[in-house]
Amino acid sequence: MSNNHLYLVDGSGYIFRAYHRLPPLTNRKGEPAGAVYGFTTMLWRLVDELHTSDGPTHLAVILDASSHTFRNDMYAEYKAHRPPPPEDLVPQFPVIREATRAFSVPCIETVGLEADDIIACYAKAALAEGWKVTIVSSDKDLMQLIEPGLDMLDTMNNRRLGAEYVQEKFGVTPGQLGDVLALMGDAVDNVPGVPGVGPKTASLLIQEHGNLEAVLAAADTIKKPKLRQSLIDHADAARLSRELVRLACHHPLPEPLEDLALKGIPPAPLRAFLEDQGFKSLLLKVTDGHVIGEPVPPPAPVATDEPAFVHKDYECVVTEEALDRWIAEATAVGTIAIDTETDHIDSMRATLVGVSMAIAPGKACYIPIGHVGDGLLSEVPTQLPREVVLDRLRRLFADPAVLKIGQNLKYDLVVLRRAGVDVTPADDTMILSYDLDAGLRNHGMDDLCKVHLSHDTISFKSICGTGKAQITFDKVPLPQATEYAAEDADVTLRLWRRLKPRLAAEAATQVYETVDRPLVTVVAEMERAGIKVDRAELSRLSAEFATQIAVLEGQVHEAAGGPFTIGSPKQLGEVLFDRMGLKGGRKGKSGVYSTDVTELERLAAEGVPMARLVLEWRQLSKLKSTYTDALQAQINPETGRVHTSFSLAVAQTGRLSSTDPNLQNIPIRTEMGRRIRDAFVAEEGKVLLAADYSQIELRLAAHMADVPQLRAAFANGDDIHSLTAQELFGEVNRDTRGKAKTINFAILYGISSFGLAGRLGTDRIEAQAMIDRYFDRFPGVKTYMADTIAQVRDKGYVTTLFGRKTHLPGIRGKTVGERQSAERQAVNAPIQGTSADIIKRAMVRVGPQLELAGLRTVRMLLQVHDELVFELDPSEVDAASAVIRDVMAGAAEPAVTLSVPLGVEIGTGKSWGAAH
DNA sequence: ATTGCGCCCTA
DNA sequence: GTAGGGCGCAATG
Repeated sequence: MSNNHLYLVDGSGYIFRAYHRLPPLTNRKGEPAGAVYGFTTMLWRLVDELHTSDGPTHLAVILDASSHTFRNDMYAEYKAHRPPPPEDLVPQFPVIREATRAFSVPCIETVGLEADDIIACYAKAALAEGWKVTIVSSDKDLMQLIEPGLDMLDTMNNRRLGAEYVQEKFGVTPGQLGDVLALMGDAVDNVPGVPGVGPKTASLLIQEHGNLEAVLAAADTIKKPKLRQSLIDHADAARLSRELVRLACHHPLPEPLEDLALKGIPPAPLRAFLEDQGFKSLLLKVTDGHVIGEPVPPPAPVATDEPAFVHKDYECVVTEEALDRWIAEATAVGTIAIDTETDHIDSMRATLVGVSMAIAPGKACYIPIGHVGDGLLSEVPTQLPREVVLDRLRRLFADPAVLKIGQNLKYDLVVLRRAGVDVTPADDTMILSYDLDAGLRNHGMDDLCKVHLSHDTISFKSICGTGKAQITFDKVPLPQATEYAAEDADVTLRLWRRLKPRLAAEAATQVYETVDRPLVTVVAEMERAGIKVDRAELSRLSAEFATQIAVLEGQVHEAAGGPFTIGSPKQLGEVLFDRMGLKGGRKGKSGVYSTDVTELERLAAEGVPMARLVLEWRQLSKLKSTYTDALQAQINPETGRVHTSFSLAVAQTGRLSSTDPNLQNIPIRTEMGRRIRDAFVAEEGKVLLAADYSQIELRLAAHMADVPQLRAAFANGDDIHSLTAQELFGEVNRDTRGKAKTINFAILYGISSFGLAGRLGTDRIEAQAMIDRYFDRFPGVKTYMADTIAQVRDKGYVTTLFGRKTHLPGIRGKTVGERQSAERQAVNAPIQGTSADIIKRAMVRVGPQLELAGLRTVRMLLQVHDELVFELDPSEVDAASAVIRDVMAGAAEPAVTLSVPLGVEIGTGKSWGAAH
């Protein structure tokens, strides 16, 4: 048995992944070098492991030499539709070879073979000699090669991939993987596979029959008719695919194995390369005298004092002694993570079932208070009385010396507040992640745990089941409940330890501390307050809509010459364009005729009466299903009010969003719609007050782009769209003002001649001319857009006036479309996001200011992006209006002084509609 | 039971 | 052209 260990680096695969994962660095010469830098550090780490116990004794970098290979001779379409590599990656390919040579490491490429095949040839040869082999790649095709003595290394996650990984990911052995890959095909490489068969089905088929030929032989016994036919029809495609994914492993080796031996790295060529690229930090390491590849003391432990997630260290607290012990320890450490378990995902309908608490990584407990038996086998478990636990927690959770950390803490705040428990001071890991990494990922616990802790949390489904069989948490037996709940608190604490220190380092402190962190409590109170809806009125509207819908349905069916499902765009399209023979085109990729408003308006204008009827039907159906029916179902039986849930960490720009129900999209534009808004009413003896920022985003654009004419117009209270019309067209009338308004909005959305043309109904040339004229009259706008796009290209993110970041990884996307979309987002995000920051600051301040003014009846109920809705006693309307107006108008201060005033319009009434 | 699509409501 | 959520339909599992 040899002690040799061959590392084969899949160079091409690596740089593609590095390009998309790493920041867009440029080298000393201003050339793109992100992938080169990533490759260099990766190679450095590998080479540096020479002489370590499992490190490489031999190493080579394998690259693709040419695009035409034996697979093209087999199947001309192979890789035919692969998009060209990104333009700023192409120049980095040759530099990868330079980098490899700088390390004095062999770089192997052979015409007619793909890197994968060369790797396969070397791997087989080395295994035959009794060597160990590591393939540095995470390419699924290469996983076919895994066997005892050979595994793969994913350097991005520093993770070894062996047979268990293949089993986990594909459900089969590495030896069977080629058959699975053949069945599923590969869209990127244009391996056909079998239509209708994806990874799941392919894996199941191979698991059941053992191999591809057995699957094809048994095809006619397969139950699902679609799948059976597809396998029969495409058996040859499957066999061809099998050959395409097979790796060629018997070609002669371009360089003998022994020549791949890894020795110390001569420093001179490496230094020259690093200097040339301007990789200073790496250069320092060389000049410090550290010679790569020489034995080195083991590196400082990467992470941490933290234990793995060992659930047996979690305690289920069922005695007073244990409860007091945990509370004493929690008080002593002063920083704890908490989580509540309930019987409902809606925090306003949820009853507290238990509370978990982590006081150190790995050290957590679960305190059950509301568990019941399953109703059949198990008894109600022994637990501490609810009030005993709540009394003790009430003190701890309000203790100003103990920081409470939660993940999506708003949920817990609402549930606990309803149980009479306040939580302060508090941090929220979801919000921390949002303020640090908006645009990079979602901020749910599962994602954060995976990314930051490389750990998969116990899934709720695995504890409570799914679908019909799902049980509520109060029926989960205590041992499982403890594992799940305590782990959540444990994870939250560990996440906080990683995220919180990044705030200051990444300049996110201001947004977190002054805006989002205090907002959590404010929004929790808004959700708890809810808003009253007039159920009887909604019910009347539902009935009224129902009869009108029925009438319209009859008329539509008559016009169509027979019944069909009007709500089915597919059927409607077929009726209009096939049966009735109207002209119009297929649009969607699914081959369905477009029947949206623009299309139906067009038909109506051309004298098709049915189009108008369908539009009316659509409007009423929408209003009924989405609003009048749905809202009645959302009335909370306990409070008689509707309690939305505001999401604080969903929108990429910093806005809130609203769900269950969404109260940020209640109709207002049409007469019918306004009747729904009128069903939102004040409680008996109170009134609603709606306070809107007037044109806040345009004002912010005028400030941020520094446009003197627009600033002056806002200062004077002039009509902004008329001003724009005057500047662009030299005269103001209905038509020019309308166009100017459209263009003003287009600017906020990151203008494109294509989009503007679509909106204005002109051609692109004319739209572009208007944009040019706009830039000519308002040069600040052009500069703002150019600077913003330059910033996002450079840094990968844009910021609001208050420092909130939106990351836009799409700016380095593969296609021009993706990159242009990111540019528009980059232009819009600072404006939309600054507006979001401002109204959030107002929300945080308004409560205390009202309190200070002695106004005790005012409750904030809703936020709709530029509007706040309050409910209050009529006696306080005047005083409250003044406070609210001042707070909203001054919300940017003192952090930011705007060069335009912020206008606030206030109205009051018995209903939301009347308050506008 | 879940998922993708087309459509439409808001700022 | 920006940012959201939700409905019904139809095709999947």
